[in-house]
Amino acid sequence: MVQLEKSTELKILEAAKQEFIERGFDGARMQKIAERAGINKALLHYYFRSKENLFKGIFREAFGEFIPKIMATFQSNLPFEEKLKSAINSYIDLFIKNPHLPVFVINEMHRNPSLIPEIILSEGAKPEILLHALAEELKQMKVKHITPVHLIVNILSMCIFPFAASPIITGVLFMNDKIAYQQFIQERKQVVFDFIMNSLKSK
Amino acid sequence: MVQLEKSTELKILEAAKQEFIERGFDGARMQKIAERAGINKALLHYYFRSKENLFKGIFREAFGEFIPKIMATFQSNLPFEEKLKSAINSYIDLFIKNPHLPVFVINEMHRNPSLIPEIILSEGAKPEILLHALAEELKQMKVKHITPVHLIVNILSMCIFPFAASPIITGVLFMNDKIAYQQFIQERKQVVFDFIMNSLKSK
DNA sequence: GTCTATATTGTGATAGAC
DNA sequence: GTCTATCACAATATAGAC
Repeated sequence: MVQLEKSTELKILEAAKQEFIERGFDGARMQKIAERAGINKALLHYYFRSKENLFKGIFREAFGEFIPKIMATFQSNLPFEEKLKSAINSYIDLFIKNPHLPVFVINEMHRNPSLIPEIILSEGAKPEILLHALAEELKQMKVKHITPVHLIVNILSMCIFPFAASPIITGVLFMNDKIAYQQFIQERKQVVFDFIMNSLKSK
Repeated sequence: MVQLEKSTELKILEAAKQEFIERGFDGARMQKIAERAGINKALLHYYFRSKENLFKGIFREAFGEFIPKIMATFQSNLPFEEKLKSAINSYIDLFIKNPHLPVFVINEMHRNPSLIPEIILSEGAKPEILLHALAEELKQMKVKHITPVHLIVNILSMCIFPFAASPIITGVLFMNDKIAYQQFIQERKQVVFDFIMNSLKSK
């Protein structure tokens, strides 16, 4: 028996994901989710009891995309430069495909900060391992003027912020030229990599 | 005649600013604003006709804090390193005083992107002047591996993102130790400055 | 499982007394 | 100017037929 149509539950989850990520929890509307899924409101409540309920899984999934990426990359045996390049590329590609993701995650993590540690644990992430591995790398490279924590935050900052602040960048720096913004984003992969490597090599 | 109590209008504006910045437009409640101001809902509508109306001035004021800072700094005659240090310090100090500001601005600029260019203009900011001045600086320093736009975005990223993502940083990297996060933020001023200068000096 | 119709609640906004 | 009481509407949630 071949499943030709997506199950209703799956259709709802996909529609909800789009709506929540685009508008945030407060801005999302159950009516819109129903429309996007091609069903009606009542059915949403049949599958998931409440809006809050429907939301939780979505956030977990969206946020979960951030964690394994960076863990996997930095635990491999590649040389540091390759790890860095790979991490930057996969983050930026992820956000090119999902431009609203950064704002969504930033926003909702403030609405419900206690969710974060819970998700981290359930994703099996081990930040202390990551930090330790990075400390070893820096030691070998004889880099002494930055700590692993600050370095990670710098990497994430330069990858994520340009998407979170896209309206300012497009509107102010590129005078609403969206093509210029797209090109700018493409350049970021190389620019961020070079900027970080230059900083680490210096002194 | 000495004004002992704040005017009602001022009390409302302060209360609204807090509520909007903490919860965003969709999450803010007129009832809560009234409570914070020590008055009732009806009076809000007497002074400001609508929620949208009350919001606009707040956003303009909050966002306006970003623009003049960076413009003023980079148009001075100080050497580049001093300008950079001054810009970084004043941004980070601003966010230490107003930790919710970055999330608020990021969030609302997506809810209403057309507001941004409007405010930029009314603040009298001239991005092209800033970019041109920065291009001159980089030329004199013989820096060729980064453009002014990417450099500005890098600076803003590393100053703003650590506040926007504070729950992740506190929860994941510091295992909910808020004192450790505070200290981390204090370190950022020096770390970001060094990181950027190192990158520019390299090669 | 899926629908229409309706209940319930929350919230921005207004009327009118003082 | 400030209040209480109420409206109007939107949005979540439920009842019940099919």
